[in-house]
Amino acid sequence: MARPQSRTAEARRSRHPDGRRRASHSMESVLTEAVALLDEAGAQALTFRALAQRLGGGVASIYWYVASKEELLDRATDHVIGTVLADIERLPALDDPIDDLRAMALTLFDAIVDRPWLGAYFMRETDVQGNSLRLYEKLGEPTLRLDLTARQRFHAVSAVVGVVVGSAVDLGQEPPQEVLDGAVNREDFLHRYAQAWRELDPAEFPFVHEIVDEFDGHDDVDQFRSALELTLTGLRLQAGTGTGA
Amino acid sequence: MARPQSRTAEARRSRHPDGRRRASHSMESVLTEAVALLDEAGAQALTFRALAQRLGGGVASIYWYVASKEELLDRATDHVIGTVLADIERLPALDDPIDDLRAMALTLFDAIVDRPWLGAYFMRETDVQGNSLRLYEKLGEPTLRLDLTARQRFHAVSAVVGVVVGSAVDLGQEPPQEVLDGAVNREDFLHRYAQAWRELDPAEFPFVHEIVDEFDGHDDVDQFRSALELTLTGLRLQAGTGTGA
DNA sequence: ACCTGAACACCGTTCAAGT
DNA sequence: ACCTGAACACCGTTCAAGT
Repeated sequence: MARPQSRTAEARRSRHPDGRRRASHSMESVLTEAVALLDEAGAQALTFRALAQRLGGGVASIYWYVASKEELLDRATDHVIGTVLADIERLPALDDPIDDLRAMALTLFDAIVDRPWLGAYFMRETDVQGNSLRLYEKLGEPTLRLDLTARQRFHAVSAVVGVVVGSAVDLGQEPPQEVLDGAVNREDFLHRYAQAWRELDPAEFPFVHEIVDEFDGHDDVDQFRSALELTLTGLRLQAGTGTGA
Repeated sequence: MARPQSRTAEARRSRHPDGRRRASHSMESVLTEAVALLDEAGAQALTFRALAQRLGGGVASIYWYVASKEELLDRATDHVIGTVLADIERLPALDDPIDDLRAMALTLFDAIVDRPWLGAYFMRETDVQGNSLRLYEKLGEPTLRLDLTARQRFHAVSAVVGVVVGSAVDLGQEPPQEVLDGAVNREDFLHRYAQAWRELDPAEFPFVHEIVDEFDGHDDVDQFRSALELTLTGLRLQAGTGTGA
């Protein structure tokens, strides 16, 4: 269970008498390169072979740092959640706890917009040691200043996390290959869907027709903010607090 | 693109002069068995080889029905969304559109509780032909009776779907092996986490301490209902409707 | 029209051996 | 303590061939 935590060196190579080279890694470099792979090409690109190549070594050496791919993903996720946590801790404290909650949720959502693969993995493990638990704590603290029962606080934070995850999963969907290739941009892609929807029978799909213009070219952040606002409004009402600060 | 849709037969075998047997499938049986595999052992158990074995044939024959594993998953998902859709259409119409929305969301959530793997896949493709789009339409129709703008309606349905997905993803997390094995039940599992949390420094983790008793032994459905209620309350306020019917 | 066996390229994981 | 090459079992997918 004991694993190295504090090697700061980047991947490097050491010469040996016989002229052969041996790669040398560190937990840091393994996770950094894993995240880079994830960022560049998504979850399916994170392969032990691809990672080993980036690190300039053999596949098997990665197993000295992690016991399985699952652990690799958990650690990589925890690694970036650490930076999100730092961003959240840097947020200025506001008078209204609900404003704090909103700012934190937005910070988290922004991180997932930058790294869509995060949506699928974060909150997978609320390990006792992990940054996820610390993040959960931070998200919960504002609710301590609201007039709620412990159960309501528990549910409130679950709800906020749920809104983030629910919107994030949407982002995490691999866009179709043509969008990744750059052959078609997101806007055109949405537009093509919208066009297909417009051709549906209006009597059978009244709602789809009602919102098709909104769907066409919509912004994911707007969508998230609206969903978050509904939850926060509900929460404010539950806490019996006025609308002002 | 044209694929068989209407073979009703179960998997069966036909004798041939030379005494060898040839398996015979149908789109129906392929999807039914795929869903059975998913239900019995989760997403990772759905393998072309496992599916072929269940169907009593070779791996390659599945490719006559679907072009890829992705298509298999999409079709399997659409298949069960069809049953959810039927459940939702069977729901009695209520006076209050928000009550309708709640009932629909709960029906959807219940389906995911029964089939945790659904959480990860549904709403992956809102194909023009698919049941997902029909489901989306149904979820949206109550909002047409609320005093909202088209954009607010679009966002409202996204929010409700988000709440479902957000809670569902939580359910979809593979429980640790020991829980699946039945060696440890869910309650004990939660309890162990709770115990670890109780040992954290209360000054550093005040929120975690506040809610640990609620977390310990909590019910996922309660959690979902609360999250949904916050969103619906926000929506009701937005629509300017009173609390009554 | 539909099914089959065998092959291919790729994956996570293990291990005995090296340094 | 840490890295390596080679092997293993398994996966999705293809294809030429059968019926």
